[in-house]
Amino acid sequence: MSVAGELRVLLEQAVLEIGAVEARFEIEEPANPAHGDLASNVALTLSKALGRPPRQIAETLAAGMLRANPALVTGVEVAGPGFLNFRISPGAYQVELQTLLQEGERFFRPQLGNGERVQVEFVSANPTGPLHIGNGWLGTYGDALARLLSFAGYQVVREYYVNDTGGQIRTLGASILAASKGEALPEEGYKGDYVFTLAAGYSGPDDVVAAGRWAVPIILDEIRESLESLGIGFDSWFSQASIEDSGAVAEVVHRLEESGAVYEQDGALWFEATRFKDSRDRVLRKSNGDYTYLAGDIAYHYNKLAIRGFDLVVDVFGADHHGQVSSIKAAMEALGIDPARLDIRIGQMVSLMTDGEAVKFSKRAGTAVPLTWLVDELGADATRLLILSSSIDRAAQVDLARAKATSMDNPVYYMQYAHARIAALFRNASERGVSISGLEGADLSVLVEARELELLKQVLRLGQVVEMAVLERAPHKVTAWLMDVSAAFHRFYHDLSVLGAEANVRDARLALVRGTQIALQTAFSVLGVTPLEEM
RNA sequence: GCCCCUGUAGCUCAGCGGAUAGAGCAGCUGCCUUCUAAGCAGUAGGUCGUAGGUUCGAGUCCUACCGGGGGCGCCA
Repeated sequence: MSVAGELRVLLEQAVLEIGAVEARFEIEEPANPAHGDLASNVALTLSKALGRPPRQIAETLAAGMLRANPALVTGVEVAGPGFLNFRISPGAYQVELQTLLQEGERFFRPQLGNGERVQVEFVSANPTGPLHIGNGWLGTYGDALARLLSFAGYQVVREYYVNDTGGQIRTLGASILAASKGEALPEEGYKGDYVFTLAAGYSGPDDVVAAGRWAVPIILDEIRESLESLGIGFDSWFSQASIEDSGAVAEVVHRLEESGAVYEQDGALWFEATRFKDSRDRVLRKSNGDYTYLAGDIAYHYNKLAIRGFDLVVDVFGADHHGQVSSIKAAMEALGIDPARLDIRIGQMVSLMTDGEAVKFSKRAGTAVPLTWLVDELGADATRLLILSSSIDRAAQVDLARAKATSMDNPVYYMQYAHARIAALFRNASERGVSISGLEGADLSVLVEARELELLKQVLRLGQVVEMAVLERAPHKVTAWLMDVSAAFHRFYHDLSVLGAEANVRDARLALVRGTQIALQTAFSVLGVTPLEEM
């Protein structure tokens, strides 16, 4: 059990002893070291129920806590409005390090998934042109999220929904045909250079659908390649055409009809989505007999949740697809599927600055900055860490010139440098004939320096950070931890010699460094970043 | 007009309802005969958009307003 977990048990007992039945409280690591190793607000939350001032409750609790477990708690003080600040015995942290060294990466694994089957759908960009930076942004997010879920014990399937049918494919075909005949491209057509490249290779019939369908696999190959260059891979590429051809759309519409949530008007078939908290009703089948995109999307989600039966489906959409959310959720509810099983994450748009001027993404105008450009400039790992340092809720602003110019000063290298220094330490240890096997047996009780304990506590936090990152679907929290732990490591490395220390201290420090290495590698791994052995 | 996201240091961004709001970059000052100075230490820089409210306690929650982004098709 973690140090905070043990403390919680003690506190709960202490609370019972003073006659409070149920207490909800937090145990946290104070930002200010003067406030101890761990702190709790328990007295503040109990104040109202007990009708006593918080500081008085805190005093009573503190007295009990000191006697409870001297091996864990070495000091308690009441501070501020009634906080309990605890001094924790270094031994408690040393024991945890021992466990970490024995268990390895598993030490940090949150038991959340329990083998539940989760599908993460992301990117799913229309196969009508090369990916742009926005796709890479949410693609990296989705990929990291999939890795996190998998690490946390979920059985994860990553899927790309291929929109290989409908109007955009016709538009693509029309653009290719026009280009191949040397005609002006359609007003609403695709206009990038790739259209002309495709046109030069097209020798099929003079038919927009044929030309569009011909181009899809070619473009998909390119998409797959640029995703792979960023370390993003999929288990499944699910074709929209396949679901239409299978009759699944008609079937799911029929199910909605049976549920009574459907009506006809103006020759079209409508889904009464307002009954399920959507802002307006939605057309399922147009008056010309074609199904709408929404009908297909409902069938697709029905396929995921009911046919394939994933326990949980996570969709990663861009903000421009936000409008779909309430409709799909409404449809799932109408079909008797618990909407909580569908977790839709909306990533805000990424805007791009060049020379201080905003560049607008538009695939159709052919002005989009290709994803491959960014990856070529920065490299996959730096690109991923750049993306994974901020929340997707915020519309990120990337200055292309700056991202490139500061690449050598990038925070990325701060984290990588910590890992590289550790690798160098172990290389040097071997060269000097210092054994680095059996570190888990080292006597860790000599780890008492402030720098050592600071680093150790930071390392041990990873499990809780990963858990929060999974629950909040927020991989960037892991990146923030990487910055923190790297800082703690650099300070430790700067102030204390590892290989130059007395043998027993040296071995204990090597054990700490090994623990740090495992933690760093675990974090890099869930982010899909390759740690550097040297720089 | 309605819905979603957002406003924190010069810039890019962190910040589970807690104590003195942080990091990187940019600025200034120190530190390499010592395991990698892509590092460390110090310094400077803030009305957390504005105004109310809830709370023992609000950057964090609620309401209104202001600014920025996105969405409101028988397109996909």
